Order: sequence, then C-alpha cells, then structure tokens
Amino acid sequence: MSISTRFSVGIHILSLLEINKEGVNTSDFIAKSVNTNPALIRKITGMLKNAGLVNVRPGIAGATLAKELSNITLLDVYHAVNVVSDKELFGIHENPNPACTVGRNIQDTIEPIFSVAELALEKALGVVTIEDVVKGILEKDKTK
Amino acid sequence: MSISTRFSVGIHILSLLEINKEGVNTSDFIAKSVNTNPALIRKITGMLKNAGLVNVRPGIAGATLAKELSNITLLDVYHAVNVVSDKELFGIHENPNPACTVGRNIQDTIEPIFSVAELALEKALGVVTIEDVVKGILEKDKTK
DNA sequence: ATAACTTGTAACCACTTGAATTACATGTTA
DNA sequence: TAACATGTAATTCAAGTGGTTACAAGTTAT
Repeated sequence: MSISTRFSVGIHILSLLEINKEGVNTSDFIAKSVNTNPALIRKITGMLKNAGLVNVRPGIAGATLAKELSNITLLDVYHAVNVVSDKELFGIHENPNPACTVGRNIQDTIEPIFSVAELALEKALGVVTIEDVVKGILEKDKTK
Repeated sequence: MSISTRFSVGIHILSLLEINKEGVNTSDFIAKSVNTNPALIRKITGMLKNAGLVNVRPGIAGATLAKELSNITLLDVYHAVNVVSDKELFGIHENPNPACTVGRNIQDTIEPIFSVAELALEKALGVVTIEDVVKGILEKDKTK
C-alpha cells in the first residue's frame, strides 16, 4: 500500500510551473515532463486549482502558480490532491464486538493515537515548501 | 487510501491476548471480538508470530504474547503486519522525463523529504506500546 | 465565422490490493 | 480414532489507481 502518486505528481507540476515559468505550461507539455498523459495532468491540475494553488482556465493554454512559491507547503499539495481523506490515514476495522472489553473500547483508544501519528506526518510535510523543492532540484541538477 | 486495517486488527489481537490472558485465545474467539472470520485472524497472527510478537503453534489452541507488553510498540506491529513496504509510504511516479530539469531531479529531491515524513510517522508509533493501549482500553471501560 | 487549439470531464479498461469466505492439509490431544 | 486447532491456498467481491479515449465547451488567430 502506498499513497497515490498524485501527490508526487502534484509536486512535480508545481515545481515545473516555477522552473518553466517563462514558457507556456500546457497539460500536454507537463505530461511529457511527468511522462504520463495530458488528461491525468488536467485532473490533478484541477485539484490544485480548487485548492487555490494554481491558475488555469478553460480554453486558455497553460497553468501558472497562484501563490508564492515559499507559501505553498507539501502539506497543501497533500491535501489538494486528496490522497488521504481527513483523519483516515489509518484504516480501523469496523464493528468490533461490544460484548468484549477490547471490542468495546479499541476504537476510542486507538483513534487519538493514530491522530497523533498522522499529525506528525502532516507536520513534517508542512515545513517543506515548493520553494525548497525547486531549490533542491536546481541544486541537484548542477552536479549532473 | 487508507493503511490496511490489518494494523488496527493486529493491535486488537495483542491487546486481547493480554486482557484475556487467563483464557484460551483461539482464532475463533479472537475473530468474534474483532468481528471478522478466523482465517483472517490466523493470517495476521501468523505475521505477528513471524515478527516474534506472539507464540502460536499448529494444532495447539490459543495464542500468547511472546514479549513483555511494555516492550511491544505500535511500530513493531506496524512492521509486523506489513501494511507499508519499507520506504514506500509515498508512491513516486516512475520514469519522469530525463530531458527536463524537473523530470531529471524530482525523484532524488523528493525521496529524502518523504523519508523524513515517514520517519516522523514511525517515530510517533514507536513511542506507544501495547501496554499503553491496554491501559487505555481498561481506563475507558471504567467510564461505561 | 471558422479553424485550430486548449481545458474540463466522463467513461472505460486493466491492474492491484484488501477483506471475506471456503476448503482442506497438517498438527495435537483426549 | 474422533474432535478440534492452526496454516494456507484459492476464490470472490469491492474499491482505488493510473492509462486512455472521446468529446463538450472555452479561447484565439486569421
């Protein structure tokens, strides 16, 4: 089980919008960089748009960033592409037996623990911005 | 996308083994507490056995804990039931275009960031033990 | 206005995984 | 030997992912 690649593709798209900001970033162009098809890019770009991260309009070629690079965290992207429903990173088995001490209390006991873990994950994603990613990409590229 | 309920079921099983340690915890008995079927319980119990967390043998009724309660963390269970392959919580899109600055460097840039986030998650799971969960269950049960 | 191009979506497919279920071989014990 | 337990394979069903095609609707240049 892995979190959908929509997340990493979303990061890819935003980074590309910055690095190729002089060009026109159509879904077709982006798809070639990601190595997938334009329809999927448009789908993800649409999600990023709904989250207010990019500007993109029907008929008008190209997407652009809607916010400052340094003001978009990976957590924003994570939420935008909807890879994990809220508070549902960990699946909890339903309907445990209420006639059993464990069954009766396991969910209420586990949920807050899972929340803490999930928040730790989100916090780690929240401190990294697309600006950091772009810098990382440019930095790594120098060595090639 | 959610992490498989095998994880929460694993925690349920281990907690039950402690709370019902005076009884004989057959897969059938455990299944009734979890509210699923015995075959699935045996499958998960087998994974917990492979990780050295429980004792269970063919033909012999009942499973027992193989380690101290306070010495089993949720991270141990998480790894035991194999819900997430190592370093693969986040799926990364394959084969980005090497002719593009972003495509050429996105994977190497993102991987370490994802690792940090994944480790943050694991760290949070590593500080909680089954003993904590058992205490939580007993505590909550008092109020009911 | 029309042609060419773009985005927005819906629909479908193939594939993988999860969970439930059934069945049965194997091991243990009375 | 009978009764019961675990181990495990096979099957089924549902859901999610990613790839693909198709097409409606918006935009722009001529």
